[in-house]
Amino acid sequence: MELVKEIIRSEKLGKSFYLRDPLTVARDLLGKIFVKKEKNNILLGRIVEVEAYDGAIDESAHSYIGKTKRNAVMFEEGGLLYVYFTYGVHFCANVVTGKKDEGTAVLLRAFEPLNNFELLAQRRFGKKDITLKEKINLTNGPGKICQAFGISREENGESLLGDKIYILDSVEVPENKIVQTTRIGIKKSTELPWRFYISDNPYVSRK
DNA sequence: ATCAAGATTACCT
DNA sequence: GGTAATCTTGATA
Repeated sequence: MELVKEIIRSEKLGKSFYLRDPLTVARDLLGKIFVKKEKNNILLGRIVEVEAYDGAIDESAHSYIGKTKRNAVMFEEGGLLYVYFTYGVHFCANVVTGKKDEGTAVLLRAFEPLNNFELLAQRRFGKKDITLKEKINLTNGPGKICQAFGISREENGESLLGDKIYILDSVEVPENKIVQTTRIGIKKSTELPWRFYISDNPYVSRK
């Protein structure tokens, strides 16, 4: 696993990365490596699709209604993971951005998985051996990411500057490979072009 | 106490 | 393309 060894040598993104506005953080998160350390495994995923949310002007952001028990983590200073439960079925993970009380975050929508494929497959489909089609289906959506990477309630509020979950720097994605469009699955503020993805990546949920 | 809606997914025609 | 699944939250009474 030369690739994995090389990746692990990269530097962890520091606090200043997350303190910026959500649009900038969203775009810059593309290509970075999401890391989740577990007891016996270290799971790696390249971030290939994200969406920015900003409670100040964005009616679809959870933080738009103000601070509540559910969205409180979104109002913390940038650099935390905000995890919420939705549709009675799925968890979704966000990176909190900006200063305290801004209520801004970036939804992680799709990863390209880089290792531990059998573990991811077990969690998603209950089996180790999967078809090529199922492989693409491992992490090509926000709920799928959380199921495959084992992210749920307990990870809500987790610091990305700690040892358990963090994001590694990586080579910059060239501007001509980045697509910016409107967001998916929302009913309000649908005109805002706050979704970003890597154009040629097969794990992008929808193009 | 009740209720509607939800930053989704899987499965159906 | 349509829709059921499934449950938590926030709003209203």
